[in-house]
Amino acid sequence: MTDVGGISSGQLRSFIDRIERLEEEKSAIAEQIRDVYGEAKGYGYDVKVIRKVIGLRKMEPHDRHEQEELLDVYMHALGMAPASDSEEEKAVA
Amino acid sequence: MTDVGGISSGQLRSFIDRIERLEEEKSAIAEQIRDVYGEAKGYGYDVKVIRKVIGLRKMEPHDRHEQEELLDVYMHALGMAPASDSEEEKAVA
Amino acid sequence: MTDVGGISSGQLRSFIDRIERLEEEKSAIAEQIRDVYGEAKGYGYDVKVIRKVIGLRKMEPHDRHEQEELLDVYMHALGMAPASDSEEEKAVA
Amino acid sequence: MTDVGGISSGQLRSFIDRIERLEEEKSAIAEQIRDVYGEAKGYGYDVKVIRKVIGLRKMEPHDRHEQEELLDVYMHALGMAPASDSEEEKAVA
DNA sequence: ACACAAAGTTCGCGTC
DNA sequence: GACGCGAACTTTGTGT
Repeated sequence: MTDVGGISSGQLRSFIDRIERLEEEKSAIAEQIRDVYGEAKGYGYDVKVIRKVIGLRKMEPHDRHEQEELLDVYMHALGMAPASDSEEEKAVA
Repeated sequence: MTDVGGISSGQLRSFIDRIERLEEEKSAIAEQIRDVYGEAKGYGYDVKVIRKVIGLRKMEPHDRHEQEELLDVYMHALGMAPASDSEEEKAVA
Repeated sequence: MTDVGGISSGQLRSFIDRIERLEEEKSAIAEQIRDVYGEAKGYGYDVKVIRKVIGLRKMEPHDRHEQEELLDVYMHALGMAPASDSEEEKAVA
Repeated sequence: MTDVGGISSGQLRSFIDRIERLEEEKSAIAEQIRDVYGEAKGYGYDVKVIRKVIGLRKMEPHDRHEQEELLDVYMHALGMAPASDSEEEKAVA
């Protein structure tokens, strides 16, 4: 019932409700994630580094490698040492 | 036990596992949201408009609050204390 | 000339220099803004309120536009074409 | 003149004008930066990598090294290969 | 491939 | 002086 201009307003409302419900769940999960990071921080862990680790685990090895290579190319082109300028000062083009 | 580099690798792994688990759940929810949008689209609804409606529903309470604050802001700008003059007795010409 | 790894190192360096130069200018402006706020604070003004006023002045035109869109949105939701019924004749129940 | 409740509205307006003027300048600079990135992109450069290079140049070498070391520690603790698993499979602790 | 929108990250601020 | 909060900016993903 209550169709307006060819659209079932009830159906539309249903879709909107479902989406809003799911958005709430998503927010709740996000909050839990923040809590875990906070807990880890409380134990002395470096949150930023943990994020980095997780990001690396999520990334495809191929893509990661590609980005790093391109970065090296640019760094070389600028005459800058590679990202990790700790123990690789052996080869310069 | 099994400490590496001064940290408990088991504890670190636990944190990371928990986060990754939650991230998966979050992604699953996000996917469900996308599915609902897709379903609505299948019924002929305009997804963009639905997003807009949801966005507006989320913002309306906020905007109303903004309006209330606006009143206070201008009260302040005029040097008149708001209804609750708690901690702003610092303005001087 | 001076190509390294297939790219013109001179051109790349030029882009980076330009960006870094602009970033410095941007930071300088940001610092000036902070200084003005500090000066206002020194005269007894409530910085938070000034920020709020500026934010509101920036948002007001936007909000008016939002209101207009809102009308269209609800028109859509009701299945009524907006003033300009250009490309939305796809909604079906 | 036109003081209201102990505040010079003229002075307040002056502060606001100055800030808004500076904000405009800042936005203009930001736009120019975007333009340069766009131009570089048009020449085939990878914008994301350029951003990374600039970020690295901005970062203190000491801090960068520290972050990388900690990352390695965590990676080791998890039994994962170091970030750049390309040509350093020579030293393992 | 672009543009918009959402998320994450960082910086400045007030607080304890 | 450190911590947490809040806003601003940057970045990533998604939809067109």
